[in-house]
Amino acid sequence: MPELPEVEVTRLSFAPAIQGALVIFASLGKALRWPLGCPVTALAGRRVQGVRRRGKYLLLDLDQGLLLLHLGMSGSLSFAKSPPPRGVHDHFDLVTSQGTLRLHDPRRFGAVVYASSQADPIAQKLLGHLGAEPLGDGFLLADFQIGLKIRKAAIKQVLLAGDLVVGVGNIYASEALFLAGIRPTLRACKISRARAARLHAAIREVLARAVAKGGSTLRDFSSASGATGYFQLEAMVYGRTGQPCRVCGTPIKILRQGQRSSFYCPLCQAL
DNA sequence: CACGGATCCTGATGGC
DNA sequence: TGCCATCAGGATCCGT
Repeated sequence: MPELPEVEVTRLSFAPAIQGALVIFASLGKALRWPLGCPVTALAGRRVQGVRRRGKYLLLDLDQGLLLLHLGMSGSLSFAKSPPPRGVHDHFDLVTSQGTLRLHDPRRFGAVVYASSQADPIAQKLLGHLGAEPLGDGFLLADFQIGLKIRKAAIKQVLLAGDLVVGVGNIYASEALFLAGIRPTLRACKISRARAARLHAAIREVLARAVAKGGSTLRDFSSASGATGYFQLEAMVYGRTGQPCRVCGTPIKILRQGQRSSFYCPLCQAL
């Protein structure tokens, strides 16, 4: 479900409300992708200092250690003063003095992992290889161009891999490639410097715009306060197989790359 | 060692 | 209505 925009919209929706809260207790439901990494009872008594984001991870800074939250494919967070009783797909509750943060995740590809610090091996394993933050100052065009030059995989796969630039998932990879006029199957190393520059700008543009629209709600995404997103309404290619391209009218095509669907306009995205 | 594919899990959807 | 196959916003791990 959640790519960078959905994760960032989620963060913005509860970070101010949970800031400074005292953890009263925490509880786990069914197993998520990885074990918590500490006794769940050890979280009680800690204070939440703030919420950051790295790629698609949310980092809950505690006065001692931090929690890494990942929403996987189907996860969402809610934050409420009086949450309803836990449902079958609610797998983590962090009950605090200011409200309960709850992870809802039917497919359980998501994760809640404790790390004693960002130098902790588990934090390094999950975050250490991540690429540049596309909306930050560190997403440098020169580095992006070099990164593309040395990768032979299809550009769509390179964007999804997350070791060059983070946060671009299946929706926004297709959307950014459309904006840049690049076919998803084109090998990264074959992209000219000029087109790489277009793609660099397109990634920033599409992600920033999606954040501004509250993310994309395809099936069930909502922020921690329950708000749904609207970006999907203005998708140029994602999920639009057979429908006319919004620019040239040519029917949008779909193809499979690495078990995922890619959408593109055969005319606007020449090669 | 870079790359492609299988894999974890549940729910929704469409064809027969 | 039921049954089966397919697909879904992610990312790690493993074999080549």
